[in-house]
Amino acid sequence: MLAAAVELFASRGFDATSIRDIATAARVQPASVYYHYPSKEALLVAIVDRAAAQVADQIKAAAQSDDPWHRLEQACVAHLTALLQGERALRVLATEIPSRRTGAVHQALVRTRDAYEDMFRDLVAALPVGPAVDRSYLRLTLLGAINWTLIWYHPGGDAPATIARQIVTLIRQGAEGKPDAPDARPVSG
Amino acid sequence: MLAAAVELFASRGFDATSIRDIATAARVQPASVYYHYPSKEALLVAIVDRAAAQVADQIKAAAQSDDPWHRLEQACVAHLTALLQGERALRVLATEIPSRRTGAVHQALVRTRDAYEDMFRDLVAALPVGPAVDRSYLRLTLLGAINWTLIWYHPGGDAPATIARQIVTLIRQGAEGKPDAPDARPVSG
Amino acid sequence: MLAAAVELFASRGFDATSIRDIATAARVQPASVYYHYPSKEALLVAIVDRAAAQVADQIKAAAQSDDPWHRLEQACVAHLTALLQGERALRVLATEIPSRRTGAVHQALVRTRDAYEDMFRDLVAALPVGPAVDRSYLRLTLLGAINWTLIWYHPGGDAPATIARQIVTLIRQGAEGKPDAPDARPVSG
Amino acid sequence: MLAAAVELFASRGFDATSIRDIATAARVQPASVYYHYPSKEALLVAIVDRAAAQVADQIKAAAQSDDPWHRLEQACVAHLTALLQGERALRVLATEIPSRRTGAVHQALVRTRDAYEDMFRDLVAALPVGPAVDRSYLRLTLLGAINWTLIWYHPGGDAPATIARQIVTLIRQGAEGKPDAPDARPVSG
DNA sequence: TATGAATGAGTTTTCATTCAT
DNA sequence: GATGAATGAAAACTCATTCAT
Repeated sequence: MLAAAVELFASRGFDATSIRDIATAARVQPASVYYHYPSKEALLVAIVDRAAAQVADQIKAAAQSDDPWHRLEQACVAHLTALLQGERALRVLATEIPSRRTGAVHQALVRTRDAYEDMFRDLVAALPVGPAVDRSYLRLTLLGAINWTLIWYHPGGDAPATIARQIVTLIRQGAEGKPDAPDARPVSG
Repeated sequence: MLAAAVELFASRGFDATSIRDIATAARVQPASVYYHYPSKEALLVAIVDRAAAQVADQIKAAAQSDDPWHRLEQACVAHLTALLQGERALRVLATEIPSRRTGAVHQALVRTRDAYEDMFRDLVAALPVGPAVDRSYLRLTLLGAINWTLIWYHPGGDAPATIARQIVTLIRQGAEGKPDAPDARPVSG
Repeated sequence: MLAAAVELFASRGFDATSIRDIATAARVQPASVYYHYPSKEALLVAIVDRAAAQVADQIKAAAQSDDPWHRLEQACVAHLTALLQGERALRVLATEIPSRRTGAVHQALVRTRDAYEDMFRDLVAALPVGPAVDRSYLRLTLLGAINWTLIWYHPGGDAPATIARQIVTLIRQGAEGKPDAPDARPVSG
Repeated sequence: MLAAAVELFASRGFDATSIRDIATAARVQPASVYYHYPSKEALLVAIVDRAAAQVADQIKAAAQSDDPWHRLEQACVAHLTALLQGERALRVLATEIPSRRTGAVHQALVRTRDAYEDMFRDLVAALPVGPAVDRSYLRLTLLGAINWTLIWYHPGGDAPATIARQIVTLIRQGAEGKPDAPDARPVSG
């Protein structure tokens, strides 16, 4: 039943999914949903919290390199792969973050977003960056670029891992390129 | 009445705003809304189309520099200023773009997003970039970073113009910094 | 404008036609309809009354034969021709008669139906019929058969005049035929 | 609840009956209606289909005579009795047939009307009729006369069975009467 | 004559939720 | 654990009608 909810929330969005839809997909009656979850929002919170834990675990498991830039790249690769190809719950989480919620859902989303931010804050803090670089903007630009992939990604194109590496490399080296490092681009191999 | 709708769509979102809300805010009866717009979606389309024209005009008016990077920066400054401080309709446009719509609204949103994309495609095409840089990722990273500001921006912090310049500079020069780049970064000064 | 209303009432029915529909078809604004007619029902009454007068005139003009059966046939031919091919207002009248109305419309429809009935009552009263024949049932059967044509008539089939003659002949002679008059059927020549 | 709907549709007509009316009559909330039937039209279809089955069953059960004319009379007696005195659902069916509907309702009504027509087509086909008699007109005249009773029948008058016999006899023998037909007409006795 | 704008009462329908069984 | 039935609140939308201009 949770799986049905995840799938529907991921494909149609929370608002556009009714309890009836979920019940139908799970082949139970709408009333049965309420035996397991006290409300529709609680169902979303359960999904979101679960996805949040996954984000943390997967990213922490992936980001093990000693090189800070490489570690960030590993994290982004893991995250984008999960977001675009893996568990649909992650997609629910990411798409509901921009929505304006209240109450328990809001708290759960904020909690999750904070976990996100903290993780990236740490990863960014470890980076050796130029003296004039504001790490906040670096983090926010990276998060924006990554989350925006949900809008334009389609299965036929580049793999999520490729996309992640491209974004990290761009933000690391800049679009102008470095005259003294013409072939520094293929970072991880 | 359109103003009331813009304000409500901008602050609560389209789905969370009822015709009653709009009518109440405009101090008319719900039925009166339908004299001017045949449906709630048509109202959104009207707002979105209007906002789209504004985006185009304001950005084209602003981006006049001969230097491609400066021109991109001018465009981003103009856009972010309008988005975060100016006309609320632009915020409606930006927040409804990720939503899953159908029919006329979908078409209007796609049309608008395409105009967006084309504008940035042109601006990015004119940039002198390193040989290994993929302009598509450059454009998408920039758009992602810019649109993400809607999530984290709050009036007390840096001005939209500052944010725009930071993002463009970061993407231009990269986070590692360029030892030989003298004064291209007007960040903390 | 009346013409537009007639056409719409005839093709969609009174209930399914809105003032807006009529106004659009007449290329005026809905409010303009109310300059000419105080209400939608008044518009229907105007149409129905007009159609009623036409029924009477056309039928009386047509039914001039000295032979009572021939006179009835002439009346039915005139009526069915007008109903199925001629003025659309007659169709409005006929289709709205079975509907359940109240107030002015009800009265107008009753008035019209009575005129109908009286006319046929007179025509039937003049017929030489068998001793056991109830003239009421004769009249009601005839009216039923005639009005029912609206349900099944379609332009490609027999002409209204043919239909009228067939019905009258059937009711006159019966389906069993008369053993002593095998070729009496083509009544009017 | 179905009973309430039948009664209201029968007395006021489908269009003039709102879901609220039905809910009130059934002493439930309007939303409760939608638990049992997905739409107002579906409710009508349910009623109409049920009535259609009744028509068929009752008429087939009644029309068992070996004599074709007697069989037709039995069928008409059964039908008119049900229509004018019995189950109100039959009245709903008969009164909605002339209305212009679309979609599922239209199909259900057409299906029903076809069943009607087929039944009478068979009954009429078995009749021994005069050589010049068109059986189509015979059938349509009969159906018209029968359905028209809904317009003029009122409980105080002749019984439905009497009406049915009168109509069939009239159509069988014609109004002119047959001097040699001994006792086939049980009208006034 | 005509209309632009508005409106009050109404429509069908949806939905999250409840509760006795 | 599950559900059949119900419900209160709200949704978008329609419509005949009004009225100042």
